[in-house]
Amino acid sequence: MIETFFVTTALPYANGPFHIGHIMEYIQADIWVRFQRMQGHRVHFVGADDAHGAPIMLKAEAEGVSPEELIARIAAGRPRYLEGFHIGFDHWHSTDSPENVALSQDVYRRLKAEGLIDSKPVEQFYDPVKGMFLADRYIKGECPKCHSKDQYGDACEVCSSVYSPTDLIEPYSTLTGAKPVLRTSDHFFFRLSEPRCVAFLHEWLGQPGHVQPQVANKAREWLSGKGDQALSDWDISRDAPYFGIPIPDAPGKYFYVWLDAPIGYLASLKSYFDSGKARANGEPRSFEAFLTDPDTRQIHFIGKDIIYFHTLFWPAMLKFAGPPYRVPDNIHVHGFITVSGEKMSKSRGTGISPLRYLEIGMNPEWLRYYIAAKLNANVEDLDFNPDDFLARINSDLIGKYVNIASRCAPFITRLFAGRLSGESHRGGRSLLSRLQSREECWSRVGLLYAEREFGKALREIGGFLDEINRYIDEHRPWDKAKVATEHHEVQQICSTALAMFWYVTVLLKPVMPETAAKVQDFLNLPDGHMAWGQHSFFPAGHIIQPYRHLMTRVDAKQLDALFELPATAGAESVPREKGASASQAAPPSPASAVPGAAKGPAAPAQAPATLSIDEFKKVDLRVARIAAAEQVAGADKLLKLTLDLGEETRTVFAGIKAAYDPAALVGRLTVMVANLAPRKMKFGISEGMVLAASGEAGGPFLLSPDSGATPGMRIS
RNA sequence: GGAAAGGUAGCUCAGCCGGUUAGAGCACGGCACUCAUAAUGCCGGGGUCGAGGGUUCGAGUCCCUCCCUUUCCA
Repeated sequence: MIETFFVTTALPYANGPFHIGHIMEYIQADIWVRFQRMQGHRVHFVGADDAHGAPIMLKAEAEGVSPEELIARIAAGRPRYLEGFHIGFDHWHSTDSPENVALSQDVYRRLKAEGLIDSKPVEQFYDPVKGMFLADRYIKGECPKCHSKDQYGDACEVCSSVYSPTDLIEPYSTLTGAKPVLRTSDHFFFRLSEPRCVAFLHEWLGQPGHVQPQVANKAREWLSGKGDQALSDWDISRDAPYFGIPIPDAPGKYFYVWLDAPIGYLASLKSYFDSGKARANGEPRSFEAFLTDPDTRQIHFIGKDIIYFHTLFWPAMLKFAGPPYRVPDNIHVHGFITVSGEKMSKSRGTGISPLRYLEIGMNPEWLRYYIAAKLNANVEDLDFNPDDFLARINSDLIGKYVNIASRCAPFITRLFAGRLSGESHRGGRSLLSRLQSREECWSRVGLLYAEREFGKALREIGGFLDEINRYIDEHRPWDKAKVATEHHEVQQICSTALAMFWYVTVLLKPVMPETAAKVQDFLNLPDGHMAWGQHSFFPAGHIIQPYRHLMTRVDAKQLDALFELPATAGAESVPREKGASASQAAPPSPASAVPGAAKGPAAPAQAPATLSIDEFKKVDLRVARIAAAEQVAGADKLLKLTLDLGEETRTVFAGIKAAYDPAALVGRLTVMVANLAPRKMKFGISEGMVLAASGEAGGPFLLSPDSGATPGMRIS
């Protein structure tokens, strides 16, 4: 039976480029989608940028651009990653779109009509200078428990106590430094704790298959909380100024970004339908008809950090908004990706930059395979370990998989001009028939893929690879090739092994689509011959292409490059990086991370020693646009600069306060060292340094590129 | 503090409802082979299954206590 799926991945926040965690989720979903398509199912796979909210509004403001410009720039960077890692979304959209406005307002109106929207006054801190209410993260002050300074409004990083921002001693706004004042405003609430909602969610979570058991347990715990853990209603409104969707009939009120973000799944789907892409993809029905069909299955892949939103709010909203909205059929939750055992940190960078991975020419299908090999259906973290990566790719993919073709094809080319035997080899028939068998191969591996047990699926496939290699060893075609009378058997052996290679390639196709396409070319197979459940043998006289290597092995140097020269992210959490910085002559002090470093304590008067071009190349110099510049309270020499590198922005503390007025710097281009290890300073983390000249005649004088240069350009 | 998940060979992990000498892959050592980007095959060393107690004819597997790691508490 052919099924119809609507599949999404979590919407990435549009304030920065993808990190490795996004890519992991997309790879997981993409493999699953490709697999389902190979089963003949119809899948509509969409994503979108999550574009609203205060952080984007403020970031755009700091850069002197409109939020729309900011999110457009981020959106423009998306395809490079998606194409680069062979992620086959059918459509990519944005929550800042007419479809999302219409759908969000419609859902809201329906919930309101159901009596599930409340309004009540809420007292919150307000920044009188900025003229806006402040979320906890924009308020800092002294911890009421341990009296550490500069702690955020929700919890203390030093003593990890939890409190509300009003408990802070000497609170201040991180936006303006102003002392916030308490102010009351009416907020709208989605009545999640309403008995109908709670009853529905209990029922939904109780039905097996909607979510993994661990996730259902967690959700039930939230649902059944008592006392101060009790389930409360959800504040879905924010006051202007806010970059978001206006709430109908409520001037100055906007939907909280988390309200319209998941609706963005539907907005993307609607845009996909309205644009005609769905039709082109074999779906003739309307958006509404598609969604309301009981046979449609709506599936969301998400990370464990957003379980709350997707197992409580989201199904409840959809349920009570009513048709055509449908309650999700599955929420598939995955864990985080760690790098060498350490978790990613946004402030310190992401450990591995996906863009850099592509830039240095690493094969995206290595990463797809590696991630797949370590994924299961549980909510467990997955570790990217460089040594493990190298070993797995080189031994599994090159040594075992690709090697099968590599060791058989030359005989076929040399002895038979590329012509395969139409007859399988006797000695290989039992293995061949197992690989052709539904029970012993295709449905077994298929079930594992369907259950998202990719690691197990690949282990199963790996077992076949071992057997194929063993088969070749046992029949020694290289010996038989020396005896003319045995050539016929050599042809049969190699043809049989290549047929096995073909089937295994189909098994691996969801994980490595590009490699599968290369194999298809190499084996000269017409379209339709890379389908799931493949079991035909080559027709007599079938000719294959001469073997060209299908995949190269990983070079340890590539992994070094991936970690040592983070082009778009600091990676100080990685051991290799630690080694590198330890070898630097002088650890960067705050003073050396800013122009005027030559004045540092150990600076020699004479010119520094010569260095090789390779050494120089280690310095990643980039053109940067100063998006924002501000005074740093309490710093004598420093200005806080926000630097635009095209795809991302960095915060750098520069010792140029004496020579420059912040306002005059905004908008100008300069030069920065982009791969300087991030440095924690008294006032925050500095993620690089800007270059300036200074000497006896004064300074510092900031460098500027000639006109024509744009942010992010590499300087060499 | 409360809760959850986890702690099995150097590394990554598998071990379903308790059952014979605890498994796989990689790494390591030896041998074979030389078709293959030194790839492949065979053999082997290596684990008191976090610690301690208990239930049982029998526990990595169940129960209790403790230790450690990670995460969640909107």
